[in-house]
Amino acid sequence: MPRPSQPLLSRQRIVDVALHIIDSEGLAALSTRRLAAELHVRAPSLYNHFATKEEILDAAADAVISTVDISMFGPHEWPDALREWARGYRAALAQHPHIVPLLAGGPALRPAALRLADAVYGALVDAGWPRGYATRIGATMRYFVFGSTLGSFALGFVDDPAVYAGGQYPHLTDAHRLRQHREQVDEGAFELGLRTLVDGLVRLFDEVAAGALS
Amino acid sequence: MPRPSQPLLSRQRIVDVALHIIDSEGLAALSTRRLAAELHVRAPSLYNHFATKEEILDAAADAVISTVDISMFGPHEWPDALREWARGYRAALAQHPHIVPLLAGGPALRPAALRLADAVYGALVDAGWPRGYATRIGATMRYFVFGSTLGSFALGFVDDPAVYAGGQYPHLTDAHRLRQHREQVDEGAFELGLRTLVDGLVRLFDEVAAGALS
DNA sequence: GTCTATACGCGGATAGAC
DNA sequence: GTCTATCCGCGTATAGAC
Repeated sequence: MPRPSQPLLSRQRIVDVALHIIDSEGLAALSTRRLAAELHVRAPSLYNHFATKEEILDAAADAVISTVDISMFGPHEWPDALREWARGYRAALAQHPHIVPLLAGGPALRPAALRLADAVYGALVDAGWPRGYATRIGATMRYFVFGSTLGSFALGFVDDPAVYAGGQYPHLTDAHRLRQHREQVDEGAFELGLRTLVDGLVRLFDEVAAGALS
Repeated sequence: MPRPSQPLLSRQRIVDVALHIIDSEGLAALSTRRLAAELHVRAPSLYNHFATKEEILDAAADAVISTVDISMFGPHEWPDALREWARGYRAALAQHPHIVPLLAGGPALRPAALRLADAVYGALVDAGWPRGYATRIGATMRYFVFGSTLGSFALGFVDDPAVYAGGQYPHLTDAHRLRQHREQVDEGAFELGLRTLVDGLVRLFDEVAAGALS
């Protein structure tokens, strides 16, 4: 085959297709050969654009983070902004659940992740939170969002009544029905926790502002 | 080598050594050959005790869950029990952070995970929570504990001031110091979130009991 | 400077001897 | 119940075509 006048590959295309494979078949399904095949190319060609497979995964991870809206920080009051941001964050990760364990490593050197961390921390500090609190609040929100997207609670149970019958687990007799109400359960749990958390932070802010805990 | 009168391997020993490898070198370091070598055995011997490597990982995952104390449900009031359980849950997972992504799949058919789910859900229902709330509260707590152990917030940033200087991330100028305060940051964030969550649930319980939201 | 062809070492897993 | 031998697919590296 002659050298194509237009490159067949680009970092963008490689990342897009890699994310597609990960989303539809999981992290384990992404091999360089499989990725190359999807791009109608041989595996070694990928190494002209990325030094390692890990670099490809890193770029895919940051591409997901870059879709998280952070524009509500500034315009909105911090409790509203925090809620809105958390919902969007969760929605973005929920579209790519298989890549969440990779994102768990933190921002490290990835630009979009650093922009996100900067926006959240900055908004809290600008709103009057002491720096130590702003850090811990950012971490807490991150814990909650990541936990809620790492795996579905409802899908953690199997759809077979027999498994939970037999009296071994006396309170789980209806657990096999969780899968059928997946969205209600998972989103409901996230909303319950999110409202509880942010409401509690609003109360804590008043205490801190009053000097009781600063 | 003659067939030994005493088996060289057992499910217990295999699981113990597998966990040790995962804890010290990560999930990726666990190969059947590596595991077998540590047990002074060849890789195929493992298949006399487990059908697949996945089964070994499953057993290791449940072994971790089996160390989580659930004895506080019953004796204690539900808010105290919930806090105490969450702290122990987090501590248990924090000892084996590399296996958390595997546990994220939920209880499925693993006995210890099902006992845990049964205990938490049962305690909440017995305390008077409507079933729908009990489910969502269990899920919310799980989200939070898993998120807090999936990855350290503090270790998500690098220890190099130059990375966060340059004005690109104006609020992260001290982010390189997070690593040095890892425990304060991570545990502080967990405690902040845990107290906020459970305090909020106590308030919600009163509303629900009053019939406002049932 | 982008892609192809090819090779290496290691991964999980199986078959069959003892 | 453990061994040896073996299979296939993986990520990676290099040489060379164009």
